[in-house]
Amino acid sequence: MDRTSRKKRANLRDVARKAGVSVATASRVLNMPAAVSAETRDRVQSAIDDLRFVPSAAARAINSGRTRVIGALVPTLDNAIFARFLDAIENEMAQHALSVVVATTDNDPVVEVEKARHLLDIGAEGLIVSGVAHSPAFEALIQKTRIPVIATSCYEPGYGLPTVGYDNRAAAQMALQHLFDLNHRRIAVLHGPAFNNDRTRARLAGLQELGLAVQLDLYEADITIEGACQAVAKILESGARHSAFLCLSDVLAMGALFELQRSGLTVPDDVSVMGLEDLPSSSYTAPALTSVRLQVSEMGSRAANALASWIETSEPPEPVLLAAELIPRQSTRAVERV
Amino acid sequence: MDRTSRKKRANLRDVARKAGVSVATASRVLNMPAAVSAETRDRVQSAIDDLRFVPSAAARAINSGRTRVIGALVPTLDNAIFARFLDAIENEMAQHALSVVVATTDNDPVVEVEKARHLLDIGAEGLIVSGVAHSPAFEALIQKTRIPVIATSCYEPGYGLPTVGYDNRAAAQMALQHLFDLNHRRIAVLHGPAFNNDRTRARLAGLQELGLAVQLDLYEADITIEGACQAVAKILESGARHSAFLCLSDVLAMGALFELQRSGLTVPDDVSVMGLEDLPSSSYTAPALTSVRLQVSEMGSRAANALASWIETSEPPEPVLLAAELIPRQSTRAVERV
DNA sequence: CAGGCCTATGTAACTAGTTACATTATTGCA
DNA sequence: TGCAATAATGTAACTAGTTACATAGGCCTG
Repeated sequence: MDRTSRKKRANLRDVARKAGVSVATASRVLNMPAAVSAETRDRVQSAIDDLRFVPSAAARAINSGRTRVIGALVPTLDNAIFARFLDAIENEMAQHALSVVVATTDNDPVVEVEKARHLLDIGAEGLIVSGVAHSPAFEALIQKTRIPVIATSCYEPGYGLPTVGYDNRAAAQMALQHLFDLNHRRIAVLHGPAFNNDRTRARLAGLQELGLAVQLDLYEADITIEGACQAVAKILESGARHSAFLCLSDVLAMGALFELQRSGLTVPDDVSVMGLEDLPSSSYTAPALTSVRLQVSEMGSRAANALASWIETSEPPEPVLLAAELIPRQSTRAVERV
Repeated sequence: MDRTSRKKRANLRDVARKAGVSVATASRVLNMPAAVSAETRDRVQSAIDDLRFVPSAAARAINSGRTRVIGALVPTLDNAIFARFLDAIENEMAQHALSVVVATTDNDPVVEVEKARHLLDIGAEGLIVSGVAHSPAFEALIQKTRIPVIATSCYEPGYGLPTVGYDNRAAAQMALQHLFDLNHRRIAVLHGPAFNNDRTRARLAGLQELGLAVQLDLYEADITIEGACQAVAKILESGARHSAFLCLSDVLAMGALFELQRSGLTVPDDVSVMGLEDLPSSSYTAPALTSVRLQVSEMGSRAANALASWIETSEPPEPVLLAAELIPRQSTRAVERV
């Protein structure tokens, strides 16, 4: 049993020995090749190739004190919005030579702490999380470790962590105002689980705070097309009649669109459907979905940028407010004033 | 400037000094607390708390030789199929106490090698990739480093890497056969970019190999709802008429559904639409989408499992073939035999 | 009361790199 | 020709943990 087969992986000392140089010289070939003579460099390089040497990131990390890894805690990936968000984060972080470890929390604060703890264990230099409602254990963890954390999907300048996101209240109000302006006075509000989700709660609060003379019937559904379909089916079954469905997420709106059409209703002639988020696919549904655009990819890049800069400079970044914009399309229309 | 503020982070030696014990004892408190007396343990624990000590994962990795990190190279996250796939991988890997670093390749083999190299640099113990078509540089990289790599989304027992996936040829054939059985003889085949994508090519090859007496018109589109809408709009504009659209991805089918409906056609009365993949939302579209079910989440867990076992046992796992199943729904119907 | 054994702890050598400093050899210029 | 500057390389001490082995003390038993 020779040494190559006994050891899993060659290290710098093996390389140095094989090349007949010191570890320092071998290290220089990797990090400052100009400081090594061409002849020696070639010899070391051959040894590296022969031994299939790949430097250990752990050993490097131990020296630099940096892992160049950040963690992204998202509720789920099974929703286009978070997938796009993560996609943007990954792309932006690659620019900063940082790797992204994903962890899904399923909107469970207990899972969130566990995964956060794990991310810190593996040396994450910073975290990106959703929302500002977290378990005390989570708050304690980031307090204790002083790790940079960016809270996303909302804008709360007063919050302990820098936020990168939009004003959920205002976005929801923008949507409701649009339906109000179209004379809708009895509206079914389809929203995701409000428990453990401050973004949803903020959107709902925004609707109430607007104080319009409208009847709002709230219905909770899983934020999936399936969830929306089931909820809408139940609403229709119950006999409750609304001139419009305000869905606090585009995924819900898409499901609503499907279910309403399946039940024989025409959108927007019989009922208007309004989304919130504006996914790229929303402009292509039949009919195209009226929505309020939230800049999710932008949010991902900005959050990634903010976190990267916090890590580099040790200065917490300023909160970022992303604009929401009404995108009127064909799924909403005015009804006769009563 | 006292030492606490000078040093970013306390290490085990700081803890040991503060607690008045040796590093070994401090280390034991972390790893085998039973071996330390209650009194000493408390003293060390206090020091840990006071100094906000968090053990360095890098230092641990250097000792164990394990980073417990694996890399997932996916073409994109901006598609429900890969997001679900990654979700399953992340969940399964968490069971094995492994972290998942995501990297998106955008279907670009050059980006793929770069990201793969980066994943190896950061110490990934294994990779999960899509498909079996990779750049020579990528092949060389995994050859050279001998890192465990699982290829997914296809089943190729003869391939150099273990594959976990389905038979793309057969799946496509199953879809085509269904349309053939419904007497469709002129079919528009909507597929994603075939360049650099062996899964798409396998599906297309499968259609040809079936050798049915059907006219197949191939159209390439971006695998997004938008891409499908644009492609279908162009097809309709061109005047070409088909009794069915065979979409080699459910996302494309959904887009086709939207665009056909927007153009005034009724599915399935005027034209049948068939998908391939069967996303959860596909059973909720209006009309519900006929598709061939590929077990994407299952594929994620199986691939994760296979990789984890390869890493644990050093034995490459056997390839896994996942069954594809025809799911007939309302978007397809028979036409009169010509 | 000594020998054996267990418990609790310390010493120091590992893991795989980086890097400050020292040393040696070579070249350049006066 | 001699001295200084520069280039190339080596030595060894770091980074932050783990762990084999050594040791000290206490307790029990013959």
